[in-house]
Amino acid sequence: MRNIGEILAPLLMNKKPSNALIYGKTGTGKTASIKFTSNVIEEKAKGRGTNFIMSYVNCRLEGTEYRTLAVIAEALGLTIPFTGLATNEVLKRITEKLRHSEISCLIVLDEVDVFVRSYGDDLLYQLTRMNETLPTSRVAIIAVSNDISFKELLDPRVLSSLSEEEVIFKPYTADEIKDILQARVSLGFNDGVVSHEVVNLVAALSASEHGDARRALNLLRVAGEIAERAGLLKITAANVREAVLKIEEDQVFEICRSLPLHSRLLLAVVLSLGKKNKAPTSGEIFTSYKQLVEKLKLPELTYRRVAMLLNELEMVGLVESKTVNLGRHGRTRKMRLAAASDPVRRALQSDVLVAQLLE
DNA sequence: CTTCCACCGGAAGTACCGGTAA
DNA sequence: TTACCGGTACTTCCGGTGGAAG
Repeated sequence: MRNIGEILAPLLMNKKPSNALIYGKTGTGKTASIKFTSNVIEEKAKGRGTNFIMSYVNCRLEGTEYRTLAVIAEALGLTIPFTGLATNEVLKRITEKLRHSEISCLIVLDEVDVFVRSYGDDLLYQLTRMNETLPTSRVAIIAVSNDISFKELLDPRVLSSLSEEEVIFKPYTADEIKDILQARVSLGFNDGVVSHEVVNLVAALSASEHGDARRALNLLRVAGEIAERAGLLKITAANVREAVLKIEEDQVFEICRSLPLHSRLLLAVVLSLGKKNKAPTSGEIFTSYKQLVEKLKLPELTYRRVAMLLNELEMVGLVESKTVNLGRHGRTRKMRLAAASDPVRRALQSDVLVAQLLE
């Protein structure tokens, strides 16, 4: 946080600060640290009469260039319709606003790597260049990325401008997670409910799995709920292991339920074909899908689109595939369920498909 | 060594939606 | 009213391709 503070400090002296690139996996405290630091700066700025505005954008959640810019514009007090304007128009309005006032502006672009992968670095380039044309206002950009190879996606000009400073957040070690958990245990549980062994177990599981503090806390909470429901006075190691499974199953269930119709149909096909014929090929899946769709009197998607949906299912981890080569008989992917079948079935059952699935 | 299958996946185009600006 | 915007969800077209069969 001190590091980030030092980078941003020039904003308080009405100077242009360096842009920064921040790396770190999810749950390592990037967002919290930036928000905290920026609040401190905002306080100081108030005392000095500097007009400081922080705009935090999660680029992945916003999804598109237009909406990313819209969020920045709104932080500056502009109202931007959610559609209708040209993207460049939004950028123009932002620059106009900054040109006609004196603002120290910090733009935080979270999960920018995901964004750049689908939209390229044009937007980043334009944002980094904005300072040059602004006489009175200053803009600092902090780009936050989950993975380090992100650099390779950037044009050298953008990269050099963006990486004037770099900060890296390492995943938490088991010891660090232990500290974090311990601090929360004393707030959230009665004395003696959570033993050191349980904290150690949760910390060890989390550190080896992901090093994500948020998920570690979640794991402990779920374990606590399980123990409570079982009428226990203390959380046991078994509760923790059960919690691991439960969290996983709940995630699978949620993902399945929120899938669009045709993805769910495909998942149902993979599930039912997988039973008799262990690992159907993409061609077989498509044929069964066609039959299913015909039976349900639904419009049918093309093979191309179906292949894309199957890829998406694989991406979210519900399905896994292996390419196999049959020589003269071509090449194909064999697909099967990668997630626990139980929550998948439960999620699909709340649907029209029940009848078809039972065949 | 060549052939040829059963797909893969990039690219461009279409239709529609809900909107703005002049 | 007209021209145009971006986003989503698809379709159409088509040039690959790994490796066993032949």
